[in-house]
Amino acid sequence: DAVLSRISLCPHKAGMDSVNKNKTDEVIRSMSEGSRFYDNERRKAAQTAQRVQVMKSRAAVLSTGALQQAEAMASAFERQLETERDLSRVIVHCDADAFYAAVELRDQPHLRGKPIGIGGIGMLSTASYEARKFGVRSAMPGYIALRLCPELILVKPRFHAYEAASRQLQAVMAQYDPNFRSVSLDEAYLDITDYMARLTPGDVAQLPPLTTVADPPLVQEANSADSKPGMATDSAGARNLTTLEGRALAARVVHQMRTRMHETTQLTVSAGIACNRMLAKIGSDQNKPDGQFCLPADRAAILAFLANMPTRKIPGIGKVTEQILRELDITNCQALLQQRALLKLLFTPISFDFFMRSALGIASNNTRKRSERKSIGHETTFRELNQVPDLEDKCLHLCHKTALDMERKALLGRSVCLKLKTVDFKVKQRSVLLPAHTADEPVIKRAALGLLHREL
Amino acid sequence: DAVLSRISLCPHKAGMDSVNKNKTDEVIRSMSEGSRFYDNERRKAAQTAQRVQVMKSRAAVLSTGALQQAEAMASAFERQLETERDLSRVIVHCDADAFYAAVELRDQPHLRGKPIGIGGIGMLSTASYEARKFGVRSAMPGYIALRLCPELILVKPRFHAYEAASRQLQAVMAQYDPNFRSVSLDEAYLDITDYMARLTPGDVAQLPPLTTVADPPLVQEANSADSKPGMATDSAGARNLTTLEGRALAARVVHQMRTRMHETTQLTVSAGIACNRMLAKIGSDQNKPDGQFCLPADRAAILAFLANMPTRKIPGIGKVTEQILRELDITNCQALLQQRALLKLLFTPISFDFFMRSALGIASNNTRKRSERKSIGHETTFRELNQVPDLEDKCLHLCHKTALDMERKALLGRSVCLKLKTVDFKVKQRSVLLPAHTADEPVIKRAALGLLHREL
DNA sequence: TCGCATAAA
DNA sequence: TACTTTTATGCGA
DNA sequence: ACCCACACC
DNA sequence: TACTGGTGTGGGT
Ligand SMILES: Nc1ncnc2c1ncn2[C@H]1C[C@H](O)[C@@H](COP(=O)(O)OP(=O)(O)OP(=O)(O)O)O1
Ligand SMILES: Nc1ncnc2c1ncn2[C@H]1C[C@H](O)[C@@H](COP(=O)(O)OP(=O)(O)OP(=O)(O)O)O1
Ligand SMILES: [Mg+2]
Ligand SMILES: [Mg+2]
Repeated sequence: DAVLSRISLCPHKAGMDSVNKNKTDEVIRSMSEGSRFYDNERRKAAQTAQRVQVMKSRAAVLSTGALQQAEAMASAFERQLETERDLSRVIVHCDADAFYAAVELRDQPHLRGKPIGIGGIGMLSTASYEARKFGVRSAMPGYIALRLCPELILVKPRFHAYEAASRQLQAVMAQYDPNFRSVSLDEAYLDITDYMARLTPGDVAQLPPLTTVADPPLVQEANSADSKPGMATDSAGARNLTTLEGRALAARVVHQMRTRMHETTQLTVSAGIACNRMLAKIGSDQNKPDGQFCLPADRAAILAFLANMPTRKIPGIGKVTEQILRELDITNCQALLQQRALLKLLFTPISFDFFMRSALGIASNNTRKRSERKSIGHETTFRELNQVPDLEDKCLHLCHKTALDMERKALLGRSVCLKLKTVDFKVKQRSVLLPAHTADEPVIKRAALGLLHREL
Repeated sequence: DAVLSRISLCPHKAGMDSVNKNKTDEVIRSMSEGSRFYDNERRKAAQTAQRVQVMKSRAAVLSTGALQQAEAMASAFERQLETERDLSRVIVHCDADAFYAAVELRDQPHLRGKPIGIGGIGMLSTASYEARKFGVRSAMPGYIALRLCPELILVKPRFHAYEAASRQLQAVMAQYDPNFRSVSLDEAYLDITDYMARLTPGDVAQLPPLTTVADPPLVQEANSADSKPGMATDSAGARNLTTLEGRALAARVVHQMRTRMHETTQLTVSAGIACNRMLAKIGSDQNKPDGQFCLPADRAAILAFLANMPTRKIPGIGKVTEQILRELDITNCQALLQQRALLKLLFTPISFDFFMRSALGIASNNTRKRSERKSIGHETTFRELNQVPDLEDKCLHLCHKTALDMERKALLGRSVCLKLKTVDFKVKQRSVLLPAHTADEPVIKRAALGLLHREL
């Protein structure tokens, strides 16, 4: 049912083969049921159901005329989007495998071969692939994970080690694109178009051969199209990176980069190669762990790749949106395109735009670092507290940590936001705009305490 | 079903009013299900079902003649038992209320009013009455108790404190019967017949009045039978303790004793007064907590008292026997009597004897201390261990503790018994007879290790 | 005598 | 993850 | 500007 | 008893 789609594990995440989903779901449900957390999940599921209800009734009264008109507009919009399609760049998304867990297995050899989870009894950040066989996942409470996998070993996170490993990975990536965009400790986008253009024939000769690259179907296409493997320059010596040969070369480059990352960190990294960020990101998940995937720079190939792609795989579509779309009988990208008129009428322009681009495989290929951060803060969850002074203490401590970080990073803020979570997992947010930008701890503290007292 | 009767809380234990049994059972079941413990419970339930199966098929083929003959023998046996019925003694069973918990609430005043459980996350020895409202019970794992009662406070046991309290209680009881039989730290049997016979009129005058005694129905009978309350001597000045007046006087004596126990320990003790141990024991549970119950020394009253008494209340009938009897449509003592022929044919002579005596309210009234102990030992449960040396260490340590106890108590033993529990809660037992009685630690250790190695 | 099941606090 | 510890009795092989 | 819901790692 | 912490986006008001 609806709440199940919230609490059960996502069926098309990496490594779901060989996991007994029914059994796992049942364990999760039975351990969650009756808890305040579960009550809250049901509340949220009901809320989603309500949203769906509204949408469906709006859909029910749509006139044929309105739908025809929307269809025309959507069609025109798609043609417009097609003019934006850019197949010229070679975008790579790198994503380390079970990152925190892999670092721990590397640093604590006695744990190798055993299932581990990073975190504590309350919450796991991630789990080793060994543990994932049992259904253990990121964002799963440790006590449920232990029920799924009694042999699971809980390992406390060592963030400094992950940061160090991250820096090592980034050093390798910088060799291929000094302007790579890191999006988290373990993943980054690169544009290797320029790097590939600069490759000399000598460089190319040093690349690993295509036969060792781990994405057979597309590789075979590339090989069959050009019977002379490894030859990827045209008659003028300038490479056309949109051809299958060009992408095959990209695959060799990425394979070399992944090999170097593994050599320097003993960590495995998976990668996706495509002509924009979204497709590259989907690709990096395709052959996890320790695999890569290369999508040709070809509209037909892209549409074929996406046709049966579950909506949930599109970055930006999470459990809720997936559920809403499912209720509209839309579970893959093909359906997204087929229902474009309905989507145009039911969703906001921004969402419609997002759905269409996603389904067509049209997205940004900008991998330059993003400008500045927009917020900074701390939060902590604790046992039920009712005494105002206790809450004040917690609040002040978080203010202190935040102000310290702001000072260290030389940041200023203009708004102070207080987040409150009750024992039944309801979240409240209260904010004030300060008269001026500041990083002054007393100012932030006064603002936060003011917000706190406003809520008694 | 069958496993439910094993894991769910006993519905007629003290303080089951106001407990939501369905909800509680559901929580227990859902938290147990899927665990190795639960698997074992199902195994045992199946075993009981098998026993029942055999019994029922034996019952099915019984000839009318066999039943008639059994009926005759049972009837004769009952008449024989009646000749043994002894109403002359005044037997008291004292049982402290929520003993460990009460000591903790006494010694840690900040815990008063709050639900507490004595033990840890793994197992509780007992729970305060406050906690019992939520379904929390003795022998319940702490983590299930916490699910039933999130406010529950777990308190580590302090056995020395309970022993000290027990000694204080016993000091009071010794005033009434120096030969009282203590059966555990918190309970004991007394025979106050002689004490009552020695009471002077002055002593009687100092006893608390009957109106404050907490067992109204029988007290009222006593009062109504004798309109002059407090007068319990016959014309000759010798008391007939089998009369209602005699028992009313006993109730006053017991009330005084309980008051003294409360004064010296700040603990409340409940008591049952009857003419044998079994009836007194059932009585002590009747008006818990801080209550007492007096059963007249009268065959009709006893049979009336027992008629609808659930079999499970009879000391010696536990979950399994209750279940077996239930399958034979026997749930109370009346049914036990009515089915006497069947019981004679299906059970062993000892069991039949026990059932008949119990249902008739005929039992031993010997409250003298029992002779010697028959065994002494230690056990400990630990996480899964597979290495032989680790198991040897555990075993040797238990031998050490046992030998030490034997020396302290100047005991000798002739048999060494090793108990093994596997991760799936199966229990094995291996024993050897020694050539001679001993308390020698090395001898015991060698014997134990030999048994251990026999099991690899 | 041994091993197991049942019962109790 | 987390279902005790100590003592006793009865039954069947 | 504020508050909430959703998403991702 | 144990369901995170840090950051960003979009929508509704
Ligand atoms: N929900 C979360 N809460 C806190 N930390 C998280 C969460 N999800 C992931 N992390 C941390 C731990 C991960 O190792 C790290 C990278 O996340 P992510 O790439 O999604 O998974 P992963 O690298 O552990 O496995 P994989 O990428 O192989 O699926 O970020
Ligand atoms: N299953 C058990 N395991 C270990 N210790 C126990 C167990 N049951 C009881 N105890 C201990 C703790 C108790 O306080 C003490 C006396 O037991 P008992 O008289 O049956 O319950 P109680 O005194 O706690 O409550 P009450 O008598 O009011 O029902 O023995
Ligand atoms: Mg990763
Ligand atoms: Mg008691």
